[in-house]
Amino acid sequence: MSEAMEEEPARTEGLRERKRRATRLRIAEEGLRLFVENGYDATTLEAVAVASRISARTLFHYFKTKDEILQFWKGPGFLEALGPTLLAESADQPPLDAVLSCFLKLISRYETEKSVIVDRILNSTEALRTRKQAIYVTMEQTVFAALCELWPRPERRASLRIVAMMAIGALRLAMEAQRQASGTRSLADYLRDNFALLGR
Amino acid sequence: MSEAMEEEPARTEGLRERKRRATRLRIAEEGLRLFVENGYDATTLEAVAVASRISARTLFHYFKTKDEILQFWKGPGFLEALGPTLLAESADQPPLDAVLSCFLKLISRYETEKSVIVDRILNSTEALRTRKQAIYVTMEQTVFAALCELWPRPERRASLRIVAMMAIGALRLAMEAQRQASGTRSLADYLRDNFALLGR
DNA sequence: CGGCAATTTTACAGTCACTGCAAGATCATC
DNA sequence: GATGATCTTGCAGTGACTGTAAAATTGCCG
Repeated sequence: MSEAMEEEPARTEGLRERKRRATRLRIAEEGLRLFVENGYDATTLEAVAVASRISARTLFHYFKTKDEILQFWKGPGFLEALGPTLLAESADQPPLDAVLSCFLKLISRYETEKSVIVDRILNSTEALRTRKQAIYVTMEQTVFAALCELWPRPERRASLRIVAMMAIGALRLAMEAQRQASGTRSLADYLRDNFALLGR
Repeated sequence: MSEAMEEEPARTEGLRERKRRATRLRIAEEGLRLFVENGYDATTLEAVAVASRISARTLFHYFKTKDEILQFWKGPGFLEALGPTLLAESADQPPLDAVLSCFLKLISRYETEKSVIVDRILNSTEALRTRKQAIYVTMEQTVFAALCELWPRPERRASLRIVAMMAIGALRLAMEAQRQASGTRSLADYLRDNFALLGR
């Protein structure tokens, strides 16, 4: 059938792309499973590769570093949606209120079972805890950039930078508090409390 | 073997301790020098060991990790003095004012030439930038602990936790701003600005 | 001074994350 | 079904870091 019509360009990007995505998912799943079973440090990438039925060398074509396997699960839940969601907020409210509103819309994805599991691993090792801080920095920059778009007046920039810092800090402390209380109150409650305390 | 020349008969702290301290200092100095000359990543610990005239294995008895060599320079300037200095503040002022006052007393040590050099290295590599964030977390905990001693009423704890977060955040942003402006204003000015913005 | 125990230094071997390279396997397309 | 692009893999190597056990050094006592 030599129909010269290219109605589906996804067909050309088909099998290869799909296979690649499947392999990446398999690595992430097997990796997470082994991390949970044996611990993060005790799990070698060799073992993850074997469980994923690929060579060790190939694994590095899918994940550049070991902790990227964990970021596969952590990433899409929050970071990517942060900028767009915040930009959709109204500029008629105080910036802090906008960020709080945005956070409240997003944190539901963060309370899935898998997120809790990943979070436990993320807190099990110094190297990963440190890595987590880096993510907060990225989120802070994302929030700041979005705030600058919503309130473009340049004389507010310094103030917005502080707002971004306080907002992410409040989020971090809320998650920290909830972890320690282990589930007696919802993350949203802690968030609202912390944001209320920001302005004193 | 040469004669035993004991000009200073140290009682409990003998030759051993002094030699150990000298070796540690030598490693830190040679390490910093090589980091500046060739870059942090490009400098192997093997090279640092050779420059320090010790074996590679011995180096690990003095510094457990590569970045600990940098922390040798960073550490004593700020982190260790933070708790005691903050505890010396008066509890008659708002907590944020106390932290600001404490910071202003301490940051002078942070503007030495060596600190600037170390800071440049600390910002030259992703791994070290991440490491730096971990130090901020430690400082935040230190500030929080001191604040809890100054204002022990338990119902204020949540609020003090936020204060510690905001204070360290303001410090971090001040240093960030000064780095980017490369010295046109003093760190103290940025700090005062940021603390003024915290209360809005 | 000599001898002995405690400590320090070192060599050696090994683990693990990660990289570069080049050959083989697989896939898309004409 | 040949061809070029992409994917997979083995192999060798680097560099941070660890365990071990043998030397060298140091503290101390008689």
